[in-house]
Amino acid sequence: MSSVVAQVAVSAATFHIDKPYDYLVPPELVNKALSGVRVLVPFGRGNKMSEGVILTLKIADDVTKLKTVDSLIDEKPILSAENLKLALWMSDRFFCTVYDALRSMMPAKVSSKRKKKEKEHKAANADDIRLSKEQQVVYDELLPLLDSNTPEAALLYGVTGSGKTLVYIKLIKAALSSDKTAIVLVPEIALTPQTVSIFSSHFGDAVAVLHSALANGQRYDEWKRIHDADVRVVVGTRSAVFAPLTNIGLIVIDEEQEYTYKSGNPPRYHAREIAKYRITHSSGLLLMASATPSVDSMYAAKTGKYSLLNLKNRFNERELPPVLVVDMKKELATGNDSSISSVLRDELEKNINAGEQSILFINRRGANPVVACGECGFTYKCLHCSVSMTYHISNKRLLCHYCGYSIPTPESCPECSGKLKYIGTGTQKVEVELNELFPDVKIIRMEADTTSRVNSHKKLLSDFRKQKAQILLGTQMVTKGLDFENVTLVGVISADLSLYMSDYRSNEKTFSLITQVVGRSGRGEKPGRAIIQTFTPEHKVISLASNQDYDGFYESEISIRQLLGSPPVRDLIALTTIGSNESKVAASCSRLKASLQGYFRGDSSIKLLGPAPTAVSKVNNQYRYRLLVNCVNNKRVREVIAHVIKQFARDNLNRGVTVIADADVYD
DNA sequence: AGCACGCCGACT
DNA sequence: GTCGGCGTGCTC
Repeated sequence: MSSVVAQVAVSAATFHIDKPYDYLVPPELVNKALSGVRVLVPFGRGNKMSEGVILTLKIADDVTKLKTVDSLIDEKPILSAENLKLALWMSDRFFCTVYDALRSMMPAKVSSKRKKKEKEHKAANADDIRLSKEQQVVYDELLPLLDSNTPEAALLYGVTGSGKTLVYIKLIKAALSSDKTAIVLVPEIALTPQTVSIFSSHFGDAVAVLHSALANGQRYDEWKRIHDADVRVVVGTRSAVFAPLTNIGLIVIDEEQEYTYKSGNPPRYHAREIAKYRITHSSGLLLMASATPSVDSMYAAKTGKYSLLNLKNRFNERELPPVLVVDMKKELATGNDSSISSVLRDELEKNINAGEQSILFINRRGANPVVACGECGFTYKCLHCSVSMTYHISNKRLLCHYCGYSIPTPESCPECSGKLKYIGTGTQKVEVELNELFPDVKIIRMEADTTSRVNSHKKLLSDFRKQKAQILLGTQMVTKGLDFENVTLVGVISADLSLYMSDYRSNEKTFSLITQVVGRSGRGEKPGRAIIQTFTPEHKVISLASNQDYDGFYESEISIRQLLGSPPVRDLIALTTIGSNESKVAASCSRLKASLQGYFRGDSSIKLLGPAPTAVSKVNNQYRYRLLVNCVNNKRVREVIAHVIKQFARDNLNRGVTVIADADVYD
């Protein structure tokens, strides 16, 4: 007696036991239990219901040992054969379960049932796009790549304000006219709604927008429109790379160097890798674009893997703002120990008097990152994390930026009753200093905790646009894509913060951060300028960034990476052990290393670095130790690593310790 | 990971 | 006797 059996990717399965599990399909479900349909199945000793996805179906004779599919979640398959294939590839490439990979391709569960708001259908502009000569040259080079029948990848290196977006739009139009579809990935939508409105204005309701701030219902509706082929262009953040479009002709990755394209939780993929996979399977064009391309992408372009195109001129021939580097050691020597140099103070004053606006950037929220006793040296550390607590002025509390633990600020040192010192500078301290310098000037401060709700930072930005404040002060979020005509001065309070991290990408991060901040200045009619404050003005990255010398930066950086064998020259796969018992976590990490050494013995091309505690070794009472595998990331290496971490999970000595493998860590 | 089974010590 | 602590092995 033969029966229908479904092979299911089960959500409750962890990486080391992940495989297709066989379930009997009851006769009444046989018609609808198709591959790509989500199911509920009993799993484990307790037969707890777990979600799963049917991968394949088969006929089997002996089904006596099998459990039975409980129920179907979907009426129709929500995942295509291509999705399933991609998920299998991802599980191999990114050390995740097949279900983890599939989850990133699924719509949210609920439909919003909201009445579809009729968008005013702006007829796709027949007044057509007029490209500059330079843009036209780039477009003419890209068009054949778009039309070719082989997959292509290109890097568009275009300075800030060179009009990359116009080139995308024209390419999308070309793709649509040959019956293909397009995806545009952007790093962050909430802060740059103008990006989306540009695409909507050109493509009307043929555009779907996907990003993390969407409510489940809205997300589902957008997913459905894409799935049903009601839209042919998708604009969205990282996970939009999975948008269920068919016949993709073009994927654009805007600001391709942004770290938001790398997922920090399973599946730990980089959107660029998924884009490459999809483009390869649909023979389209992958276009990555940036004013400061990632070293990874520029290396690929220089070694012939990507076509390289340049946009060197800013729109309207406007020049990049001049950059002045201020040596804070000298400021200190003249008796100024505040976070605002005399140069920056004078320039701010000029701007205030001229009715022009300024943006100040400091990569640290709160007031002071360290509170210490001036007498015995005691510092406040988080109870649960290995970091010092930051003083926040608004509620006069010390806050851990990793786990959120907070305590009221004590009057004096708990150890010796000595006087407490507030050390270091965050946004709130800068705000206080600005208020002292310019008591009548309105300042807007933007950072993660004052702007937790999307609408509140929208409101702050619109206030700034309406010139209700003269100075916008903030963290990372004031550096990305903001476009205010009246801003003629930007200041980087401390360029040093991101430079001295134990991360091979810290130079790259610093360079692109400074370049982006500088790019916020002088976007309107009036010329702009930028001021970078640093204690190490002689640092090569600082001087390259202040000269806006990307080519110089790339050459210097790639030679360092060559020397150290860092990516993109070679690959780095991070294996992190995590658990609540530090010595067990450390011992497990060492065992992991020993095990890998066994498999890689005789292969001198693979180097194992560590184990060492991670930069922040304890977060939420969980300790982390890391082992780095410096290698060429190929199938064999990944197979060995997957095998070793599966074996690791089965070993009782490692109980209470989990291991995470990440093929391209960003922290 | 999450869960049940089972083997041992402590208690009504 | 039997309740519950955690060590152990399995997941269609």
